[in-house]
Amino acid sequence: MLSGDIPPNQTIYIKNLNEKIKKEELKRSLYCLFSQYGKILDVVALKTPKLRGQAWVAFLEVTSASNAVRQMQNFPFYDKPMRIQYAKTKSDCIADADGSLGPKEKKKKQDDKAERKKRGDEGQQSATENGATAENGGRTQASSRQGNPNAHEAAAPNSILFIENLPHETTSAMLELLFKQYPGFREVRLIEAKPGIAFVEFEDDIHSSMAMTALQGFRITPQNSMAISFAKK
DNA sequence: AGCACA
Repeated sequence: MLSGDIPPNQTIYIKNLNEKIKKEELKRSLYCLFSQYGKILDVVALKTPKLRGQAWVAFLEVTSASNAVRQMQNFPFYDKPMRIQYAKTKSDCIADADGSLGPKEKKKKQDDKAERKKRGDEGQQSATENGATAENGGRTQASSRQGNPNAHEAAAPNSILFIENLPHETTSAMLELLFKQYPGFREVRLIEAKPGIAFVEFEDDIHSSMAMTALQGFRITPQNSMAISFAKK
């Protein structure tokens, strides 16, 4: 609702991106940044005059997109606040993943004037696509499982990460070794009174997000896989 | 500001 009048979509549309960032880096960073909200099927970014500064991130789940739209709204990314909405149409990768249209119909986009006469007067094919999307029922299936055993709401981004399920023998040197390989690393803080948890601080939320994604579930021992979330503010 | 699938 607040995101314009665009109905929920499993793909988000991001604008006001820093246009100086190279396409490949931009896509990788977006992938890292947004995969905390769920599985990503595709990231699309083009540098054409019409499309620079914008990107699409297609999620497997609509709820991932919803969390991303809310939580990452105005997130400072390469020094510019991201403006996020739901995409207006379904991504190709989603259309042929859930088979809502044949994998062949995507070739022609511009030059489908020939197709026009075949369709006759019907200019409503996007309404059909929206109908298929709308049968997900808006946002009714809130917290099922999306590969993440933590069923709680996505926490707001924070430069400080909260690490759980560490073996009690963990030292800060061990954790530092693990986390300092990611850019923006600042420091590790163990809680002496509470073995098994730690805080790891990064330069900002972008870098902490990327480290979180990279090390999420990392098996520090065979029986301890790290659970990483943003620290509460 | 700008909604594509290089």
